[in-house]
Amino acid sequence: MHVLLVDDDTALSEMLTEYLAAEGIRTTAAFNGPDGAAQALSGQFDVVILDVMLPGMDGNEVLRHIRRSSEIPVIMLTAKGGDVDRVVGLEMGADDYIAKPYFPRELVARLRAVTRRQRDVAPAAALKVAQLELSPGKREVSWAGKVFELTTSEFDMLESLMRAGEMVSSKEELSLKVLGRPREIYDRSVDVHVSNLRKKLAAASGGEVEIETIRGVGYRLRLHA
Amino acid sequence: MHVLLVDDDTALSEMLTEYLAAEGIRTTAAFNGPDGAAQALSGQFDVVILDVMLPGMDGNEVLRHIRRSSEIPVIMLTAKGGDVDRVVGLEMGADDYIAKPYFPRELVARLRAVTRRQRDVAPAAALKVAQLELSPGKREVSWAGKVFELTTSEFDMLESLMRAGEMVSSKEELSLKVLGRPREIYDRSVDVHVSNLRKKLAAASGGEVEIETIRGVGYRLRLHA
DNA sequence: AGCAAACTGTAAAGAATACGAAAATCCTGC
DNA sequence: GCAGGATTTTCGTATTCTTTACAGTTTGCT
Repeated sequence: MHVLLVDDDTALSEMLTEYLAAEGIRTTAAFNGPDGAAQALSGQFDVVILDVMLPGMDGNEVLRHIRRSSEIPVIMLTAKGGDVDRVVGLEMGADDYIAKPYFPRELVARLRAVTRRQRDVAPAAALKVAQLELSPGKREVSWAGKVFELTTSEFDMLESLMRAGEMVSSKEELSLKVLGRPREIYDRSVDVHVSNLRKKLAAASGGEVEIETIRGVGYRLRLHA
Repeated sequence: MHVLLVDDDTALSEMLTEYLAAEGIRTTAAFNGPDGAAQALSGQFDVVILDVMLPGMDGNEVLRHIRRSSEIPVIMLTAKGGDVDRVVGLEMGADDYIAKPYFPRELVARLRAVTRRQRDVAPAAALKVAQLELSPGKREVSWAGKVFELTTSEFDMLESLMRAGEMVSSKEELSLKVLGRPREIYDRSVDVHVSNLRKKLAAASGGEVEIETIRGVGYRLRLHA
């Protein structure tokens, strides 16, 4: 097992690396967000341990970046015991979180749990709903084989909705996953992106896919005009 | 097995040589970067152990140099427990790293692991996309058989993009692989190299290959003007 | 039914950000 | 110390994101 540790605390990283080595776990460290994100996507790691507090790029940002093109398991390290951070992280696709300070053996247990879970999961592939195809790696969407353009946010939003399948995605969830921040009151960004995405989807699919509004709750992707 | 050890610490080198000899492993030492790089490319070694901290030429530099024309397995020795060096090194093509101080038997285990792994790997071949051909070994690019010139960075960048195929390469990724360092905020180097590479590609291929920008994400190679 | 409050859709304006290109500066090897 | 390449800076532009505003809907309540 090869673990990527993204944390700016070098002393702690060293300690942890040693501990994990004793457990037969190989660890590589990254000390800032961008670096960590890039490494996480390199394909050489089995799991990522990610500190929420990072200099430069916030941990949730990093997670968002990773999730754009990878399903690699991520465990979040959160400093404050009962913070929103953990919720944010889990919503955005972290597989687990652990609050600092923690027992290393606890972390090892979770590492094992998360990677065991992972083995039963199919590799990240292109998403397909009816004739709508979305490839996270290629960053390309197409209807009936015909590629069409979306902005970054629209792409991420469509990906989120497609992954959700028939489940309704709340606006809060979408804000976290797509925009990487909790939704504030009177925040209409999600609505606007949905509105714009709808136009493009309608144009591309001739109305065969649409985004359904569940009033007071959120949105969901639907077939048939 | 014949190992090349590139490390300026002569005392340590001697010790290690003895230990490895006891394990039936033959060792040759080089005490500086340029010498080490040259030796590594001589073709008589099965694996290279490379210290990141070297007088004169930095270990990552040496690695980069080696990787330009060889796939020989390289294990990096990193002094500082949790340095970015190791990250950069792995991204640039090191096969493993080990932190000093280390147990010789640990090193032996990794040597064996790395060389075992190596046997299953196919030799690096020339890359070809449409009429665009790139030979990592020869360090030569051509369009429709006609060779054209690129700077080191441009060559490495094109190679990275070609290997990525249809997948989008993020700027972070490209910075690590091409420039050998993590990308910093407001760092426009990757953009600039892409810009220059575009000009040369357009001139050589008459606009048939181009580098597509995926806004907010990165770049990808594309065919057809 | 009538009404108020809450929610949604979307256009348009404003703010923020990313990109490309050009030029200046820094390096490095010869 | 020269020359070419690499990196940094700067700046203008285009795109994208957010906010604001307002009209239309739905819901809940009396």
